[in-house]
Amino acid sequence: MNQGFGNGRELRPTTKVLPEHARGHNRSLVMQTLYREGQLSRADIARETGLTRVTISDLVADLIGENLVIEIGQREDVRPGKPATLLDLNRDAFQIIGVDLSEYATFRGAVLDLDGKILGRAELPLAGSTGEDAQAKVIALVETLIEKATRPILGIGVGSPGVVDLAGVVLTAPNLGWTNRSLQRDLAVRFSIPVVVINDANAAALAEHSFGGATSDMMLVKVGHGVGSGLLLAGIPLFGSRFAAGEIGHVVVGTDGGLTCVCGKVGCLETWLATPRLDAALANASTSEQKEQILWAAGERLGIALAPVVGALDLSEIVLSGPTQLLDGTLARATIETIRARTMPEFHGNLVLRMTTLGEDIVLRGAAVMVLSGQLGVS
Amino acid sequence: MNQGFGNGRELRPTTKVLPEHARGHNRSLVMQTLYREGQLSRADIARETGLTRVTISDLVADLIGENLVIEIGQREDVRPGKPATLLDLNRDAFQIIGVDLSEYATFRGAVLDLDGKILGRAELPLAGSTGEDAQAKVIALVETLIEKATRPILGIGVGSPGVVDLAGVVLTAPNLGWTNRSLQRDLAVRFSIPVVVINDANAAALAEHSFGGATSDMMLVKVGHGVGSGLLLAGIPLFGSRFAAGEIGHVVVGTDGGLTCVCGKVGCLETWLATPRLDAALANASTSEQKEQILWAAGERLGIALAPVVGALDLSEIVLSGPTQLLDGTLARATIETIRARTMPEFHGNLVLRMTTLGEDIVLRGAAVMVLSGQLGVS
DNA sequence: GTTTGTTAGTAAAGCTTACGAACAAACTAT
DNA sequence: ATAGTTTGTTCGTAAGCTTTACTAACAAAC
Repeated sequence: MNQGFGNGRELRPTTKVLPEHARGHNRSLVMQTLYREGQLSRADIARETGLTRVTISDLVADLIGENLVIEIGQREDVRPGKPATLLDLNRDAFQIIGVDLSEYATFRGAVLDLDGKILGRAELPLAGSTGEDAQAKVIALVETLIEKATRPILGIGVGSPGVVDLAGVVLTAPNLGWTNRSLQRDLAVRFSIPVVVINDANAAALAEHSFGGATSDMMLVKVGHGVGSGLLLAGIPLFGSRFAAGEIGHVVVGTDGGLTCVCGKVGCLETWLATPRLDAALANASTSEQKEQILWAAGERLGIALAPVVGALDLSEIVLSGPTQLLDGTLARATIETIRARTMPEFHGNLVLRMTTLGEDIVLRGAAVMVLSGQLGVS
Repeated sequence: MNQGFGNGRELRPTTKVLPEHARGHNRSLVMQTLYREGQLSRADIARETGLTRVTISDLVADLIGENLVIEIGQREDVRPGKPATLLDLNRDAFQIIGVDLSEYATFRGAVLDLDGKILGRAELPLAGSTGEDAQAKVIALVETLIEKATRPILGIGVGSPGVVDLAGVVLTAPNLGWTNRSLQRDLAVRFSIPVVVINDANAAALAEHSFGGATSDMMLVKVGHGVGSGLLLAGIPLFGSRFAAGEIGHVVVGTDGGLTCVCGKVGCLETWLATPRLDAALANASTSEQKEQILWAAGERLGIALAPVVGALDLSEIVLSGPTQLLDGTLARATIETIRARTMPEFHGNLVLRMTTLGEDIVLRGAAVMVLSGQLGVS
């Protein structure tokens, strides 16, 4: 008699569920299955999902009617029985626009296909714009991208720095001078296309999960002009009580002082790790030994800050995103060694720490994942 | 076209959903509504849930048939229209057995009603038992409790120390000498009643949420012979990648050394905070000023460990459970002040830190919540 | 070439679930 | 008395999935 959907971990039913919702869920389940496994027959999908062949045929008929799924011929194997008609998502029928607002001086965007592959790019220098001006640049960038698209657009995904609520309102984004800016709604009105706006680090975490092979209990640490993070717990992005989950840049780390931060506190994680600080420190170092020490210290600080988080959340993976020449190497090594030294090996001995495999496109692609999951229930 | 149930935050549909599952969900929704708001008419429930009166009548008929809901007479107000027939959960029809295995020397249990009120108690000294012997004592305790029950038993909930998986297998519980012990299954077989086994700190977090008025993004820190914690994020308990979420006792805290822990590391949270250590330190202190210093230092360490967690998770509340005379006062004050000093006031300025209001029964009652939620979808 | 058995996909019928329309019962207000 | 309001039920309908039974299309064995 266990109730609730999803993974059964949610304790309280919150809203009614009608048969049509169940239908939508099963519909997404079909697309999800096709998205992940590629070419399958109706019978394959039935076996995979547990639904009957009849129901799958019915759902697939709907999806074919909407041009979301196509038949791609018969399976060519030697086997008794009627040959299977292979299906796939109509991966070439729609395109997605992804936008990354998290870089310090540039807005970047891309046109992606349903597999998250980047088909075209555009960027726009921010040139110090803030407030309404900055939003106008987002709109201009999207317009450029829409022109580059060669298929109908499934939706627009935007990864924004700062604190973003579930409705895509940017509550605060200091660098852009935004407060309570309803970017998602504004863009949706402007372009009449579904829009999703999400925090940049959360987008990155989703991208790493969907495209980078990350596990379901993962933290993505994004190092740049500031330091932020995105969390995926049991496969679900964490937003936090005030949508500020992942904001670890201004957590004080260690009990031995440090530099004064722009926020006024002493020894914030950013004072050790943010790229301007790190670059400055490295520029002042004369020997390569000193440079190594600086990188080690930075990684150690990150490890000190993350150890309690790893312990509390039982993470299985930490992924770093940011300048490879700074992060990948001594710094990453110091981080994982510090975490190992400060947590229980029984639980966290096989914690993995690695660089992202998605490079600079991580936020773009995460924004695309949000569109996919929002519009198709697929990711 | 957004898919998925629950809060819409899960991204991937994982299993099929049939109409009967939707029915079960709505059924739980009705019970949930009655559980929280008490006496309501069918029409009230319909308004509350968004389902129609017809559907509610149908669901309620089922629930009355199962003796889970009863009619308790007509509403006595002066109003136009046909008088409403009030309903309520049949709170007196079933009882729950809750068991707390987390105390160092004693297994405690209770018979509870559906509101979580304790109707009777029993306990059994552990007397150093481990392994199979310890499990035999759990069974003996449950037998005693079943005899005390005066109504059919809805289920048995057990809060166990250690690492417990989703199937109620105690993967490791050092104090009890348990590894991979399938306690939930064993008890279910022995008593032929639904059983739920869950980690003690997770149970405590659930209890605090259901009965203690805690918010939905909360950490419960349980201080006793060891130090553990339970996390509720967006109202969902966090289990972690290896079911070890919340295990913060052996996270090293600070960068200035400390005492050596039984685990071999130096400066684990437990070396500052576990009650044996604290009591010993306090016994060695001569002046009350020294004692205050010790308590302050302990609280400060807890704050140092929690600050990154608060930042990463954007928690709104931290609840302490354990010996009031140690925790409530200087220690708690030091903790919250330390967290405040080490995180961003914009986000965490209104973080609340408080003692539990549920006292020593917190685990028992949390175990009961698991039974309620598992059997009725209510909590 | 025929028979046997398997697999894919469809069609029809039936069950469950929720809904809307309509209504009776029971009450208040005028 | 009459009109209006609210509750809860009955009846018929639409949606969604299942079961059952079918056709189509093939391989293997004779």
